[in-house]
Amino acid sequence: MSQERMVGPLDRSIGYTLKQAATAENVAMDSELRPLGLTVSQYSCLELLRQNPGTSNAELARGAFVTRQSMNEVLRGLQERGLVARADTVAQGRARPAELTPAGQSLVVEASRAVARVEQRMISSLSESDRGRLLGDLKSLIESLS
Amino acid sequence: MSQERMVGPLDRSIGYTLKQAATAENVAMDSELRPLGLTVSQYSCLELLRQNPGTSNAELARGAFVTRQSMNEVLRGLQERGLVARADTVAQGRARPAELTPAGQSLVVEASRAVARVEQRMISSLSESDRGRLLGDLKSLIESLS
DNA sequence: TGACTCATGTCAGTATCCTGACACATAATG
DNA sequence: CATTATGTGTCAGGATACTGACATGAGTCA
Repeated sequence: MSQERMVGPLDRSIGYTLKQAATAENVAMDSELRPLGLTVSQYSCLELLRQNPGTSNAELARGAFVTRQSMNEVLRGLQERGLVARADTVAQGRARPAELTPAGQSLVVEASRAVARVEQRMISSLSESDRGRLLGDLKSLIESLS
Repeated sequence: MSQERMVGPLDRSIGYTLKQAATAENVAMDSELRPLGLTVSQYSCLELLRQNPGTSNAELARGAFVTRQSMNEVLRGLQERGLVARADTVAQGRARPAELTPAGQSLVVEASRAVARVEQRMISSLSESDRGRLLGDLKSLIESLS
C-alpha cells in the first residue's frame, strides 16, 4: 500500500554527495580561472577546442553539457576577445568549425595547467587503482541514467 | 622550463566525468520533477525541510549548495504556493525557521519517491560494496578540495 | 522530384543564479 | 559600555543558462 522508498539521509546518498562534489569542483575551478579572466564555461569551450580543433558549436555544446544557445553566446564572447576564430563561410553543410587563435592557444595552456592542478589536488588522496575504479564507477552511473 | 602538466584526454579525467555524471543526474531529476511542478532547487529545499523541519533560509542554502539570495527566492515561491510556512516573527535571533505545510508534506513525499527511483536507477549496476566505496571516494574528493 | 526527417545556427524571451550592498541580531572583546 | 566580528534576511542589478521558435543545409524515401 504505497510503501515506496523515499530519499534517505543525505550524507549517505550518492546522488547528493555527487552534487556536492561537482559543486566543490566548480567552485575550485572558478577561483583558479577567474584571475585569468575566464568562466568555467569559457574554459570548457577553449579546452575542447584545444583537444579537438575545428569542433562546431553544437559539438562544443554537447561536450560542455550545455545547450547550443548557451555555447553560441560563449563562443561569440571568446570570438570578440580574439581567442577563437570561426570561418564565416563554409564549403559543406551548416556547421562552422571553430579554432583557437594564437592568443587563445596561449591562454588555454595557462588555464589548462591551473585546472590540472585542481584535479590533482582533488584526487590527491586516492591511489592509482582508486582513481581507475572511481572513473569506472562514474561512467557506470552515467550509463545507467542514459 | 614550464613543463607543467595540462588537462589530459577528457574521457580519462575524473573531473570531467564527475561533471558529466552530475549533469546526467540533474537532467534525470528534472524530468521526473517537472511533472510534479517542481524544479530541482525547489525539490532540494523541500527535501531538506522534510528531513530537517525548522531549518532557516541560510541553512537551506548551504544544504542545497546555492547562495542565501537564491534560496530566499525559492523559499518565497514555495511559500506563495502554500507548500512552505515561515514564521514572520521570531522569539530569538534573526533566523526564521521554515516548515512544510500539509500540502508541501504530501508533495515532497511524491517527489522524494520519484528522486529515490532516479538514484536507484543510477546506482543499479553497482554492488553494495561498490556503493559504499564510491560514496567514500566522493567524500574524499570533497575533503581534498575544502 | 517532392515530402519528410534530422542536425545546425541563431533570435527572442524567460528563468535562475550570482555578486554587491545594506540593515538587523547576537556574541565576543576592548 | 562601546566596538568589533559573525551570521542572517533582503533589495537591486547583472550574468548566465534555459525553453521556444524559425530558417537553413543535407540526407532519406515514396
